[in-house]
Amino acid sequence: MKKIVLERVGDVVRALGSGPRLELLEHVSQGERSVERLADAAGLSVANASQHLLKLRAAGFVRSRRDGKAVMYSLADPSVTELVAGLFRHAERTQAEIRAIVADSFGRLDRLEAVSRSELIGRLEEGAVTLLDVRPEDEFALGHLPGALNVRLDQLEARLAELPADREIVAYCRGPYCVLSFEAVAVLRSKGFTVRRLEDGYPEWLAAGLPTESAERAL
Amino acid sequence: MKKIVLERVGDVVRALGSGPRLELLEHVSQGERSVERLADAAGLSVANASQHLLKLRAAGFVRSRRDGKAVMYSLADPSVTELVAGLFRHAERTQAEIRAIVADSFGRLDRLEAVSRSELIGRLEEGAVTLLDVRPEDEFALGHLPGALNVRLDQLEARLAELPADREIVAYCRGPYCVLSFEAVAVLRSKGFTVRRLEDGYPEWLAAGLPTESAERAL
DNA sequence: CAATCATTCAAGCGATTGATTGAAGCATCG
DNA sequence: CGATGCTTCAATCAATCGCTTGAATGATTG
Repeated sequence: MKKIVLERVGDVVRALGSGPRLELLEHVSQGERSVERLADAAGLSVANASQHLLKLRAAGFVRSRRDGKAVMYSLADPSVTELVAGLFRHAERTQAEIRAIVADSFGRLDRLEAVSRSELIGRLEEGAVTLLDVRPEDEFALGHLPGALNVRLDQLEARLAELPADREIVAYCRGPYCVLSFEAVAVLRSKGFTVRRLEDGYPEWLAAGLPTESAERAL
Repeated sequence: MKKIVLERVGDVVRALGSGPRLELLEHVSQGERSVERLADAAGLSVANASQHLLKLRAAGFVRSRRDGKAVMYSLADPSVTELVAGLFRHAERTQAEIRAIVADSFGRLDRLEAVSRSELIGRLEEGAVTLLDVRPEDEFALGHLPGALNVRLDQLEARLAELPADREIVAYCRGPYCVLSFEAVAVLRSKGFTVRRLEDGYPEWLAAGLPTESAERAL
């Protein structure tokens, strides 16, 4: 009896224990999207992505609904984001290999200088910062932090004029392991801007129950 | 690069996705013990338990140290308990099969009537409750809630005289899925005692950083 | 220093999982 | 109402995982 429960919980946990599925989950947590777009974002074949998404759904991490000919997947519950974030934190803390890669490719300093969510809230209330969302337009449209300016990373150098030179900028993207905001910080600093990263990203903001804006109709 | 990190995190998560390993982890979180005793507690062969424990160690969930000829395993970090508890909550919330088994075998009512940790702390401060630890003596000796009385479930009926008839009793054991305290409540109620369960157990109390007592020397 | 004991390693087997391909559902749109 | 397009199912093969068995390691004990 107890063994059955443990085995079932094991099934649920195992559904998370796969690189492709963790990546799909990261993309799903940006907002509701079709199988095809998720497959594209994660670099998987549509059939393969579909299978992975079905497993995530069976394990209760995402849910789906039919919209015309497309099936739209979205996060089952905001608490999933926190659960997954906890697992990433644990893995980064205990796995030397992950720490090494993270330290290498993301840069130790940028991590330490990141702005926490609570600090950002305080600074936003003071009106002291400009928020910069460096994700693609479609993810921005699905939802973003209130008042954020959206400039895709590859357009950043062309649109520097839109950014304030005399205010601090806080850049964010998909989450703590998303490289977009790291690169945005590097680019902007080299141009003389005052800029820091948000330590996590949009999904964590959403999961914390904080207000968001969206260009499309509410979910 | 990112794929490597995701794959490694997947490895870590997969280390948790196994019934036997979840059971071993539950026993480890009661306190430090040798491979042999853990194998016995989980009903596994020693070699098999050793392999599972090595995987849990590689994934950073437990740690080991040599003590004479025995290797003692203990939880790597109290936060592991919370992480695992979060996964169990998610699984119970989303998996109909688990909900059914839990509702069946543990009893819906007892779950609702369980005492939360914060409520228990309040009642302990009032001096209004007697704590009853129904785990085996060896687990009790490794650590227990302050002032708790230890009476193993199978001795409960023989030692009723040690329990107060006019005060509320709160029984606890290994955690929210441990049957011992459910059965203790059933036995004691049938004898006319006022008794409720703690909603979780000793490991969660420990992970919350609350004070404990132990018969052996501190870890 | 050799014997002993708990644990870990190594190899092998059966069972399960992941990715690929092609075909089948299913809801819309003309 | 049949055609279209997105998604899921089914079948396949390679790869991995879990458990068992038997030997090796490492630290103690006489």
